[in-house]
Amino acid sequence: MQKLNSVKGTKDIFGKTVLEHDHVVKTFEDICVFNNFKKISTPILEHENIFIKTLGVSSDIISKEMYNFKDQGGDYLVLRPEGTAAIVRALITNSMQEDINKNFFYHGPMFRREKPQSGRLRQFHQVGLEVFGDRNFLDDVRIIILAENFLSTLNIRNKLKLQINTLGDSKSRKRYIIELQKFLKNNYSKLSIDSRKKIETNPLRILDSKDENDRNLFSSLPQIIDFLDSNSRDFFLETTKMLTSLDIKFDINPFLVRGLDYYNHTAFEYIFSESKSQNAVLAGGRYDGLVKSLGGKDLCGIGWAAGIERILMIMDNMDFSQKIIGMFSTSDSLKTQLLKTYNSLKLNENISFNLIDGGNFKKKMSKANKLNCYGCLILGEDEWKEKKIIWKNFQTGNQENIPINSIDKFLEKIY
RNA sequence: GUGGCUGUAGCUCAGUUGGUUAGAGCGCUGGUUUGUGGUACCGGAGGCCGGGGGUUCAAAUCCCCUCAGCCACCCCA
Repeated sequence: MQKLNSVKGTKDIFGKTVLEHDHVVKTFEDICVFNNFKKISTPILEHENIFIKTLGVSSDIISKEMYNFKDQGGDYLVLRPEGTAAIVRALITNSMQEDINKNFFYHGPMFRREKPQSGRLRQFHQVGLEVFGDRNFLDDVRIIILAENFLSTLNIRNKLKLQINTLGDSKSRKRYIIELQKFLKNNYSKLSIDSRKKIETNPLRILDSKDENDRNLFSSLPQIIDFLDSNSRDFFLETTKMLTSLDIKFDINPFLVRGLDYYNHTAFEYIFSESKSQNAVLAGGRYDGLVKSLGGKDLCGIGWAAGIERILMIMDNMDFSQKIIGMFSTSDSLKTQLLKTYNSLKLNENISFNLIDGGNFKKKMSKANKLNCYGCLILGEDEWKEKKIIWKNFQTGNQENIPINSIDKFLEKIY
């Protein structure tokens, strides 16, 4: 047989997985709505420059991972590689910058042309939220509280470690980068080959290198905290102090950096401690200045996003099983009555009904069994004469006749 | 982009130093007297051995190329 694959790095989501996806999204949305965040759904297609302007040309996403194309009208479009820049674009586009409530949440597919592996797909799915306003550490703390709630509700918080760092403002960061580069050049021979290449182009990225040689240098590496101006430092101290007083467990990781250019000040990640690859499950940070850089007001912003597939990798197996009830009649002459009965059933969210047809009695029973039915409603000639229907419980094997007009009541009693 | 591992039935996998019509378990399907599923027993269908090329009298098996999947690096959620 010829293989017919989905596009590399994309997956059909069905069966149990789609229920798990829905569960994660539902959990996320409930928490967001409870906190008066507003849902927004932006197009998967965006103008290419939205991301080029914001993510930074040196980032891998822009330089080699973006699905971009020129459409029939000559527009340069992309499949969005991430959510934040698109939300900012929508904020400006739809004149929401003056709105009193500028808290948004979203979920949907993102696209990056990477080589697929565990926890990494070309089409993956994120849930995320953004807060726009002033630079107020309450917002930083607030969205971390939401993340804590979200992850706890999914029962995975205890498997994750929260790491926090500050990237400072751009001036502080520039001062730091100069010192960092100086240090790295002095230790050039001790660096991995990959890291050597990054000294000029993207020195911050060396900080999250997994290479042992690189890591050996880390203890003597200059740290950004020592290069912050007083505003940036106070902001970070107040944020972490507040988290501590809220009993939120976190570690300060002075080498935590963000892959995208627009981040500054607070950066954080929830890391799956048992894995060293693709271990960032939820990550976010502050991006003051991003709105302005896309032509909007000088609004500050902060947000996070979580990868649904990565959440599912560490989530415990969940039981989504629903009680299925099979329905069939013993003979074709009763089909009208069967369908009428079927049509009159009251919607019950705990039950799904499955009409069964084809073959003799035995065959229908067998089908019901293969469908994993909890039980069967069977319309039989003899019983129909008494306005009754057979209920057969597959768990116990027992059966009884119940009046047609009390099926709904009867089924309610089962649960 | 670089590297490692793996491709045999719907699924999980056997297949010897190259040697008959390529096997098993599970699943699917038919039956074991016509209004009773599961268990048991008996039968059946289903394979371009990922694809292409080569070596050989002979290739699932050896060689080359290619594609796909998984995993790691890189990067990131």
